[in-house]
Amino acid sequence: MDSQVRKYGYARTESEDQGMGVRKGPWTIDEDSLLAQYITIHGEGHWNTAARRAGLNRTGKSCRLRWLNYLRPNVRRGNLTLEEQLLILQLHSRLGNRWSKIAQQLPGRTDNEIKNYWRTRVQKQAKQLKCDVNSEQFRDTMRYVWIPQLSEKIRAESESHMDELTASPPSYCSGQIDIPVAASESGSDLFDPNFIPDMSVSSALSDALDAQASPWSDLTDYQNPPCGQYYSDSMQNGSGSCPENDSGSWGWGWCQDGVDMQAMEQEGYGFIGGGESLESLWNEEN
DNA sequence: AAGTATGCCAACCGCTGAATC
DNA sequence: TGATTCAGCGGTTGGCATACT
Repeated sequence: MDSQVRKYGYARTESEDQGMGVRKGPWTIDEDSLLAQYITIHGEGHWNTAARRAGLNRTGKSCRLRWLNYLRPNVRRGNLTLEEQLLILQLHSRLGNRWSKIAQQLPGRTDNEIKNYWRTRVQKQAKQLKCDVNSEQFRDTMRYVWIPQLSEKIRAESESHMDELTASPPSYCSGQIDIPVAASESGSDLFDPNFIPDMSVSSALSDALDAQASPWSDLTDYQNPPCGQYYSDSMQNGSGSCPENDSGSWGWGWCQDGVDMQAMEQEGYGFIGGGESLESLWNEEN
């Protein structure tokens, strides 16, 4: 029995498939084959036509989704790498829930996959912190804890590879994802202790975010401040540069209200300087 | 070992904007 | 110019797998 049919616990009969409305549910191997064959010959697009002519009793939408998320060549499956996770966090901070835009920067990854990752992993973190995923608190946590931690993990990974005398290139050099040039050319650039996830380092990102001032390079002053004082001073006197959200819908939003880091720390979030509880939380997730 | 909770992911649904008639 | 169709996107759901009690 087809595994996907088994997964959903039902299989339509022939009569259901014929003339009883379009078929829904998991795709069978035969359907996959029909769709793949058709698209190989005729190319993508015209999904309703493709569905009919390929002999599939499916909607065009269903065919398109199946192709994009599963059948399309170069679809990457399996766990997201640290680099990909970092990229998702960065991109989401800029783009919000525009999954397709985010997916464009992660070759082989689908918007659905990224969306699922965000909902299952990232939103879970927000839930455990008892804060809304769109809240200032959560965004700051992500920015000040998780992104730096991910960067650090990547740096550590890179160093371990270096220790192996570069017998094999780091994963981010050999992988398919679009890795920042600076990272592949010089780990020290990317993995500087004060490293700020820099949107500008990726040509792909630059393309996507063109004509926008890169807010990431402006974050240096706020990244892991040596103490909360500098941060709060900057925010209070407005001297700190203020990243703009391109869409205006949402971003970090910190330039509007600032962040009461001391209060957050007192409330137990304690992520200034590491935040062990959060670190362990993140580690559990990864 | 059995029951329950949670994670994960594939797929569907509904909305929106663009293209076409 | 309005109606219709289509493609694409984001949100949501359903069900299996696994972990936990």
